[in-house]
Amino acid sequence: MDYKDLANLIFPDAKDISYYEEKYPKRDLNEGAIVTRYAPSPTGVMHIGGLYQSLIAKKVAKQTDGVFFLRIEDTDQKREIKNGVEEIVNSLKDFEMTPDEGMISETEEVGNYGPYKQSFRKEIYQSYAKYLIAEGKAYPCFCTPEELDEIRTKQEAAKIRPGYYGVWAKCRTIPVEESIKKIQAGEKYIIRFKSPGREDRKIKHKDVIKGNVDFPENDQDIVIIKSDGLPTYHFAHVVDDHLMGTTHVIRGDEWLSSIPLHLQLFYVMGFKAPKYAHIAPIMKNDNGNKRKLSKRKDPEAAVGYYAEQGIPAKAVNEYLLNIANSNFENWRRQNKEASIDEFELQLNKMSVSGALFDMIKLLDVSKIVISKYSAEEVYNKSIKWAKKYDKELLNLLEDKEYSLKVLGIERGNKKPRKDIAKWSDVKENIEYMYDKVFLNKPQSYEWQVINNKEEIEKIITLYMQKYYNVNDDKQTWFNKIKELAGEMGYAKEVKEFKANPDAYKAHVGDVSTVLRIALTGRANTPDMYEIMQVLGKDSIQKRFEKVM
RNA sequence: GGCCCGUUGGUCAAGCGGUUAAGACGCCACCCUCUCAAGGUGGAAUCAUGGGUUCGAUUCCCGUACGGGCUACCA
Repeated sequence: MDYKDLANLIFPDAKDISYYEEKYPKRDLNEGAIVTRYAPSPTGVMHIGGLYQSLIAKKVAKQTDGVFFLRIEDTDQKREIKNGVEEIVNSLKDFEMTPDEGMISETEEVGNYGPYKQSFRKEIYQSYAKYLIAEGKAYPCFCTPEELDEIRTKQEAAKIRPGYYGVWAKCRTIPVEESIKKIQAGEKYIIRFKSPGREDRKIKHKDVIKGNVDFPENDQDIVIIKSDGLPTYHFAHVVDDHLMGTTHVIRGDEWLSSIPLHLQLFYVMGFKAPKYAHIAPIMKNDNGNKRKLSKRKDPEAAVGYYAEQGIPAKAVNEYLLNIANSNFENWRRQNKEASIDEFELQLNKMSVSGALFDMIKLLDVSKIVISKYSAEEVYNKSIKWAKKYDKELLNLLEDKEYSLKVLGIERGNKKPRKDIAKWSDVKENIEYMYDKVFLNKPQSYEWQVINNKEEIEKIITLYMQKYYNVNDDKQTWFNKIKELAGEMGYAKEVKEFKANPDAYKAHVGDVSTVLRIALTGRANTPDMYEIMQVLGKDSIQKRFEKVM
């Protein structure tokens, strides 16, 4: 009786690993092409950190004509949620991070290296586990959870390193014959890796992001196949990334300390280890303490939050890229119209420690992104957002032709307006331009420098009778306001007024502010000439009448 | 507790033995033939801390403090 008999007893039907090695050949890619993956567990809503990882992984792959795939790590069925895969797939799609291979819906997938859902790869893992057992590099462990607890308690009491290793690894030394008997007698067991490591030896490793790191060798006989027959993360990672040809494992830095284990696993299995890039998490300032963005406590941790707020996916991507490589900002300034695909992301330029999430900065990025959209794009995206989140806005935008004019104010020129940071800002920004809203609501005009009722009426009346003409161009229009100001005893130039304030009642700016407030109910608006062009004579008249 | 990793303005950060220690967001001021949003100019604000090494440390080494991660039949 030897290891082979044991392996056959445990996994009688498992195929030889050569079957899979042939089924999943080396990828035919150019030299230097990078293969990356995003490998989440379907345990909840998609997290901004996951988006961040995907963005980086996809970018790095695309830059080298490589492959980016999505693998679902559903080996912990207790934590799984319904439609977990759908959530991930849709979120990636929303942010234009659709993978080249992998799951494309709850049940469908594309690509030649699947299945891309780990629960469907059970027999693959078992084949490799069988291979390890046959080689004497893995073994069945009959310890119960209670026994394991007991071991841990003893270790803690003795203040020694906890875990299943050395003399504590009781089942490691059970003779094959005895293991076979126990199994035949129906004893429950799981499969453990027989670690060849020694804790008193160090390994050196170079992480693409973190740089050189030293660790003690792994000496833990970790579980590779659980009692439900599914693999643990560590084993699945090694088998899958080997078979799927991953060249660069890009993942959260909570995995950094698993490096000794993973490298050892690759080595013992005879696989070439991938390069690793451990990404620092996105943090949040919580009363002076830095902590990871948390799905439970922080709404902005869920990617759905950005959709709700109406922050364009493109803006989120650019912000994330900013965190990833700070030189992105400079690049963006020099390449204002370029697609982010043209930016070359460098993993080794990524920060080693986690950045605090900065909503203010995100919104700044977002308003620049939105300022580059055409009126048509703003209209379409606003409508799409409004359909889901704001019926009032949807109603406002009903008249497309008019709305395009409104949204087109100071847009499309060299210095486009930057006052919309998210679609939820749109309503507040344009509401007053619609007669159905403006004329039907009582307005609380907050007059500024000129606030005498008779004076205001005089300005408006005189302007309408003597000066206003729809056909004026901008220069003529403004010259007339100056004349109006002059006629009524106001300075025609602001500078003039500042130089000699006692000679005038106020200045042309104050006069135009009266008109602005009368027309819009606001002291601050975009260019008044453009506003009046969009409103048209009829609306202007009605608005002035409303004031009177 | 043990093992790792980290610490440059309020935030993101460049820097890689000698610098006036970039830039961006935010903030403040001023400018910009009508107010805002912008744009322009300028400003306040940073190398956690103590020891070394060195002619010279933000940069290299050690300690301390603080922060983060791991320490599961979870990923």
